[in-house]
Amino acid sequence: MDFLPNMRLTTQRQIILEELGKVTSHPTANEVYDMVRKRLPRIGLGTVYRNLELLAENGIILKLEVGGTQKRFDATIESHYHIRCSVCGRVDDVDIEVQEEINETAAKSCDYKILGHHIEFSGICNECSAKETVLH
Amino acid sequence: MDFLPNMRLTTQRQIILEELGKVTSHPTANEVYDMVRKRLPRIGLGTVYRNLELLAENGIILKLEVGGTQKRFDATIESHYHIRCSVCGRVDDVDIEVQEEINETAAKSCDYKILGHHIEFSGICNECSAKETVLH
DNA sequence: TTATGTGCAAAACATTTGCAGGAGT
DNA sequence: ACTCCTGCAAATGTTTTGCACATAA
Repeated sequence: MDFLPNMRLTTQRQIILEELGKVTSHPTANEVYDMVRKRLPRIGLGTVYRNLELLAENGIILKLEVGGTQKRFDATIESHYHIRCSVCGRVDDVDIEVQEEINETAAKSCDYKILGHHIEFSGICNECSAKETVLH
Repeated sequence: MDFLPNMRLTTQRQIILEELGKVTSHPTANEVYDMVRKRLPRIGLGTVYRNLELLAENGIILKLEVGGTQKRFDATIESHYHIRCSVCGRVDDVDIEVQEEINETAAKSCDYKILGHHIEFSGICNECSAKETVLH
């Protein structure tokens, strides 16, 4: 665990990182808070937000700006795509090849200096499909 | 302007739609509120939110779930991609060909019933690039 | 020792909602 | 008339922040 300068290795920071690493879901700040609180009952929600933000800024974790009302966090920083269930809001990875070339295509079509891209698929997850089938 | 059943053509709804159609930016609910308020000073912010939501549900406008803290709205409903400036947050269209085929590619890699996808590029817009150049 | 981090609570935002009165059809 | 819609204000949900104390380096 090599942290960057100006980032101390505190118990809170360490446990947030450990808990985030344990799950393959893409938890919201509040879900991380719930996970961490089982081990550190007195941790504050503000501390969780501050640390997730700081870890994301330093490229140690990924902050997902996907649809829905809450941001989500991911211990995997390698570039990959996501899918969000339109019914329950859960987010999963989509392991298809990253389309590096579309950055250049986009560069020709707009006046921005392109930094990157993200693809967000939308769909209905297995559980929600099953529930719908039962109901109708 | 053909509205769907159960949607009355109110002055508020009409003007929201007109103002949204005038701009090529992708305004937030609050920006729409400011635009509309010049013509309807007594309109409530809640009415703007309710109407944008309703118009989006009926496929008359597009609700953009892009990064950042606020949702944005777009009078153009044809499928297209967006780019967001990492510095100022503005959102512009990216007119490249829509990649229909990646939906099938994604379908093979995950257990969802795929409904669609959206690509969000990130970059630095012209104005912000210019400002950075001046500053350094 | 000292800058950085923490817990707590309040503040700041964005968005939604309840309700009584108003307006479209 | 009979719904649906509006303005207003209050409520909700998420994230940020101020501050006094604690702690890693």
